[in-house]
Amino acid sequence: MNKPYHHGNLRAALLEVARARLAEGAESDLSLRDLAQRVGVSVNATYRHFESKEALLMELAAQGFEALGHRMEDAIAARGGAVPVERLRVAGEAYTEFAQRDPALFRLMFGRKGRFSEHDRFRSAADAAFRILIDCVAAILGEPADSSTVLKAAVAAWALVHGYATLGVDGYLQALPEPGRPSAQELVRMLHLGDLPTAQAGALEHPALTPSAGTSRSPGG
Amino acid sequence: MNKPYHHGNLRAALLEVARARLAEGAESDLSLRDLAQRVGVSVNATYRHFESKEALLMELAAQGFEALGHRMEDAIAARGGAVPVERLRVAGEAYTEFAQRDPALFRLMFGRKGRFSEHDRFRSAADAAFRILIDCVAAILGEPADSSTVLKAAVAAWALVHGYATLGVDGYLQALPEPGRPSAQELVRMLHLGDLPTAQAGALEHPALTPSAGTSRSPGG
DNA sequence: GACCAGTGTGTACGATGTCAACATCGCGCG
DNA sequence: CGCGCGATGTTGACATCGTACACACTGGTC
Repeated sequence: MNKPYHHGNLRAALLEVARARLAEGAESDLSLRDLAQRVGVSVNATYRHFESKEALLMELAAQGFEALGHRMEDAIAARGGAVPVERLRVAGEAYTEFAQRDPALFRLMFGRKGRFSEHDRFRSAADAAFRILIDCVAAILGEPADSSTVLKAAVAAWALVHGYATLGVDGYLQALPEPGRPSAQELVRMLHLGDLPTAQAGALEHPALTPSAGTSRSPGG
Repeated sequence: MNKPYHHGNLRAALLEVARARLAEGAESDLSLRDLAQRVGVSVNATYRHFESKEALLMELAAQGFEALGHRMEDAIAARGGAVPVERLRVAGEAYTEFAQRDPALFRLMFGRKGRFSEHDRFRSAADAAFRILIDCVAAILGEPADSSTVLKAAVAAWALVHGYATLGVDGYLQALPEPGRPSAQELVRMLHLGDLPTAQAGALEHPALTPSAGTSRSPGG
């Protein structure tokens, strides 16, 4: 049975085989030539469907963010319950599970913002995922909280979960003895979100703290 | 003046120009040919000093971890004070500042554990940096805390700081309005390290954690 | 039946990491 | 002093990669 000259759905097939290769652990050695060969097509056929290799990777990453968002929403719907902080824990767990399940995709999603973020497709998918966490944190803090407070707490929650996922994906937690490795649930439990609002520090606070909010710069700028 | 046939200190020169290129923002497009040319030497001369490009990058990453460790230690010595939790905050601030100052190096350091970790040079440098955080957390929790508790809390602290640094480095915090972006200090302040001890936590625990999982050493050991 | 837009092929180019063979230096041994 | 040898650098070559350009096939429309 000869293959027809036209594949029929090359674009989807390329993305699928690329996802498969990522799941197998390929990543930096993910080449267009390899993808094309696996689909049974010449290299340059890929250029009819993607402007460049970067464009293909960007699509992969965008789909990854959509999947991550859905994964968190499904988890919240299934096991989230009514208690806001519980929803955050469940979302965080879904986040780390996602990273653990497909490390190469996770790295692809987060390692290229600089080059991908020009594309609306990518940015909106990433924003949507982040917004889920913001909503969880906003629900925890309650309505009266001002937006700056919510954002700071949301960034903290995101950073905690993302850092945990990233360290795990990059292999830094594998060496830990099992009882020393916190679950995603325990991790979120250590966050003290209510503590932030300008006010006087919480239980753990020590008196000798510089209360200045503006003395130090934060990264990302 | 013609250049002598032998460079004299090619290895160090290559590392230096590589660091410079990283600082300029190059990263994935960091080629041996380019480095060699900038040093004024042919490509293959590099192979007298590094087994491969990976080996050169690994050395760069290892030196990065050493620098990170020193940066944290210096910060603790200079502004850490006597209060344990304050030392953790200062260390976290140094960590995020390091990432912000040299994003490409930071990404290189953390994105390759899988390939680098076979080399003792890399692993011991990374472990040493992590151990600083462990020590801070251990001091916060006090002497009686068992090692599993300390490790969990240390992982939480590391994850929080690392996630914040990573998100910043990858550009995900740039879009935040200024008042919504927490400082490293505020971030650590939201951690509730004392909460963890073994306590009632069981309710949310995953029932099926494979208890074997490792026999592996802790990164501190 | 001729045209045409969409899709796939073949060839080619520059860049890259790496290998093999050769050249050149500097130091120690006679 | 000469000479040889190991360390260091150079040249040439190769496979692979992303990509550009010209061409071929296909299915549908006038």
